[in-house]
Amino acid sequence: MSDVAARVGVSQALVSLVFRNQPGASADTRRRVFQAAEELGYRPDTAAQLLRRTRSRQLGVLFTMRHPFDVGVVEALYPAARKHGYTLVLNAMVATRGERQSMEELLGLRSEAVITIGATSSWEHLTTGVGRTPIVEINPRTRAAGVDVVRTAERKGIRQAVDHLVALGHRAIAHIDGGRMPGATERRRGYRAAMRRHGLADHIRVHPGDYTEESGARVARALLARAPAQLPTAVIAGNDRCAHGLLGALLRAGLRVPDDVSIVGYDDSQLARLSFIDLTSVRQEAAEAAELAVRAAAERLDEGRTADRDIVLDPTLVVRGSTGPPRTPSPPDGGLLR
Amino acid sequence: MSDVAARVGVSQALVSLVFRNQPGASADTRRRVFQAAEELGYRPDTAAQLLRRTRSRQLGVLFTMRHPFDVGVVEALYPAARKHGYTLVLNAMVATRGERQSMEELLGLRSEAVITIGATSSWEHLTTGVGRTPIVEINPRTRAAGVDVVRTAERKGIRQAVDHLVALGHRAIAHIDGGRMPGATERRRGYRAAMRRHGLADHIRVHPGDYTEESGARVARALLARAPAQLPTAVIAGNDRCAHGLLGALLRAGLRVPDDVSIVGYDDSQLARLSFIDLTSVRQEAAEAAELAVRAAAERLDEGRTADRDIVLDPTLVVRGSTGPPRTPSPPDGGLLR
DNA sequence: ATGAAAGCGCTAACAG
DNA sequence: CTGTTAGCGCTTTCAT
Repeated sequence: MSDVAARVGVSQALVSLVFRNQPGASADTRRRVFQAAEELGYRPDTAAQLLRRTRSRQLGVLFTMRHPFDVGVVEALYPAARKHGYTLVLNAMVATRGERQSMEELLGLRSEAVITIGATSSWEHLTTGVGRTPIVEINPRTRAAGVDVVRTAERKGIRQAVDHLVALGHRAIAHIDGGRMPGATERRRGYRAAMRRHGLADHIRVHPGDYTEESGARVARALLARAPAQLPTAVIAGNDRCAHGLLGALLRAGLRVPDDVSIVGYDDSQLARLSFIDLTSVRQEAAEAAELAVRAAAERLDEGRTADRDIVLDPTLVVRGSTGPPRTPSPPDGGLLR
Repeated sequence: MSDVAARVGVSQALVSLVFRNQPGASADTRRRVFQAAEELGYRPDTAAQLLRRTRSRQLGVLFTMRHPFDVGVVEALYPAARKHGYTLVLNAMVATRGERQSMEELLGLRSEAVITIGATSSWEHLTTGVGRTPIVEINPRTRAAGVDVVRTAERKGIRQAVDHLVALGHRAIAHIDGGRMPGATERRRGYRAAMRRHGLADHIRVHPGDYTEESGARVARALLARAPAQLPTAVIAGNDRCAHGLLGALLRAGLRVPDDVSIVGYDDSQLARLSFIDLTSVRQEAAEAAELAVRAAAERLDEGRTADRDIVLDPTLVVRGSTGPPRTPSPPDGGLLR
């Protein structure tokens, strides 16, 4: 940068102003600075900026690349951060490193706040007391104090799925849960509650799963081993990947979807939208979650908020081709009167 | 850090030594430094280290999260970098930002070299002349001068697929290509060459695609519109995602795989391994590619290599359940003699 | 084995 | 509008 200043014949400070788009430099100087920078191939040094600036205006992001929803969030985070005047530092959680270490790296790089996506750990010591690093968790596996949370109203999402299936005439509606994965407990509870609400408590069936395709396929095989009359007429999977496995295994076995079994997923991922999968699914807006997470961080950093926020997003059911009326519809509630 | 030094009653320089595991501090001092750091909650400041160190020992990584292979590479890059004494800085390529800008950010953070995964751009100006930033491209879309490339022997991979299918008795083997995506041209050529080698030039059929599920599904629908006798008995898709789309659409239409059509994918991604997909696929080792890319960077940075390297990995065919003999096997080459 | 001092490339606060 | 000055937190070099 001093090279640029020398070339133009001005002070370093002025060049700095120009590069930060701050007022206080004449149009002509700006032009000449940019030109000199171009000629010299100058590029601002982030490390030095980071060191000297009072604020880094950097947000750390801790993410995994294994879940489709997460990918969407990361992508949406870039524009959201820019909008609030922040920059992103990514760090992947991979099995060989641990969330702890990833977090350390982000903090070492002066992240003013950290946004985690579907993380497991709790970060008490980071958030304790004043001046500690704010954490915003998107769809965390567990709830924690001292952090902001952005999550979906899982129960509401599942309820919509159940309502939709019941309206189609289904009664034997099963659920494959997500074990200890983010949101799974809520989804399971939502399923149970919604079933009871429709007077279908006797039809409640929860199959253990873990959000993977294989867990869906496993349940499919278990169901296929039963007598056809014992099959549920609809299944709500814990997420789209699980629904995908269920669907794939059922189709392979010669069943028709939705004729024999209706299937609902969760996430409305790209998978659900594929023409040959065409899955009815509960949609969580990745872009919205990203925007709200950045805003939550910005509130703490720029507006001095200190109270925890629990931000709950409303999901919506996207109806596609994997759900339809059951082949032998259960009589509607008034059926006995006929 | 000066706080730690003060607390222990030594100089800052000594604390620095301790944290870098450099020799020159007594065991007792080390212990006390670590303890004081712990008590004060001290964490080294990466920005300052970056600024002051002669070498950053950081490798930039430019990646996308949309292709399964890429995800595997990123994960494998962490241990590979550590092994060579480097640290990673990630930057996602997302539609809203452009590869250029991502690259700028990585360089601003003092990346000594940049590893790109499946990128489109060419980076001449970065690599021109001495002292410029080395670039290592993994599976680049286009070849460029001045950069190291790590790629798979695509033609060899496709050839193995064709050989496998021919050995099973297939003759009408079609290919769905990947348009302008990384490796697609080579795969297409490999298909043509292998078909000719088996005297099946007349059976060459290339369907345009783009590595997405939908392109596979589209081809499936086009094929289904034909008379059954006109169907190829086997299809080699450009990658696993495309194969997945093809498979899904064919199954939905009531065809059996591999009885009616055999399918081969490319990448051996997680998708291919799913029990209900069970796709024969050409495997590229993500871990190996990651390791070789880091090594290529290290060679330039630590050993002063200046000549370009073109590193070609041998793929292997993983045979699974999506390929089998054709229903009405073509007569083997000697068939006319019967 | 330890300390003193210089400075990485930049920004902030102030002065002109 | 422009220049001067003083560090940010660390590593490096040289001295002790």
